Amino acid sequence: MKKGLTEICYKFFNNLSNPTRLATLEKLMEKPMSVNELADVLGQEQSMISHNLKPLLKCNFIFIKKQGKKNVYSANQETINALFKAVKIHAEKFCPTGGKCLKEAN
Amino acid sequence: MKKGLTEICYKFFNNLSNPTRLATLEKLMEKPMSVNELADVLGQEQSMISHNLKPLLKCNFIFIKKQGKKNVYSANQETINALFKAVKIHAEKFCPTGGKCLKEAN
DNA sequence: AGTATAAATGAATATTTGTTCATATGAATA
DNA sequence: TATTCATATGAACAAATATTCATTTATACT
Repeated sequence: MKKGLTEICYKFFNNLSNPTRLATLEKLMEKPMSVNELADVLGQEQSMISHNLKPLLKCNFIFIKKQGKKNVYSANQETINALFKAVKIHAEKFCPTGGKCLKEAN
Repeated sequence: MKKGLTEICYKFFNNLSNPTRLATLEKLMEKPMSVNELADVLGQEQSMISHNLKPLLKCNFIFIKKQGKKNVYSANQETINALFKAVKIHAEKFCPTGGKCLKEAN
């Protein structure tokens, strides 16, 4: 791994290391949505969603398409699928039965 | 994606969202090392390395093998390779020329 | 047993990150 | 162009996380 990749990895994982952003991605994997739709469906404030969409957009985890006064966001299916798949495989192989990754307090 | 996976994803990415831990993983991908070797090679304090190895170990991103008074840590090649590969592919496709993921301050 | 080496732990502090609220921008339509 | 809807922004505060330093535990070796 080169210096550049380390740095990319950090920004990458850092970006995904947030419950709101993950929940947002999850929803956008289902279908494209506007900011207010996301806020509604996630039960969060509009400004919070907006703040969190920004970094996702910046790293192209999501895309934006302006439709009238709405901004419709959609997920980068390719990347997000690959990631979730990698996590799932790890969880299955290395965290059997909810394993120590999740059980017991830190 | 189910509730469980969201939670796993969060712990997963959160764990990787740290420069020290990423640098540690990078080194361990090359070869297994003890805590002090890592501290040396990364130019960090022993206690800091130790603190950061803990969460990596907990999620099985690394493994431990006691050898005399040394604790030798090794990387979970399978998981880490899959991850780095996913990041690399994303970077190549979606962050051309260091793209907006890395350029300009946040 | 005593000493040296290796690593882990805990608590204090420093730093980063998230969250909220108020406000600004921008785009459509009357 | 005034109004409304949709979103973005900024700044203040709150919470989570990282880092350091001092200390403890554990293991081997004399």
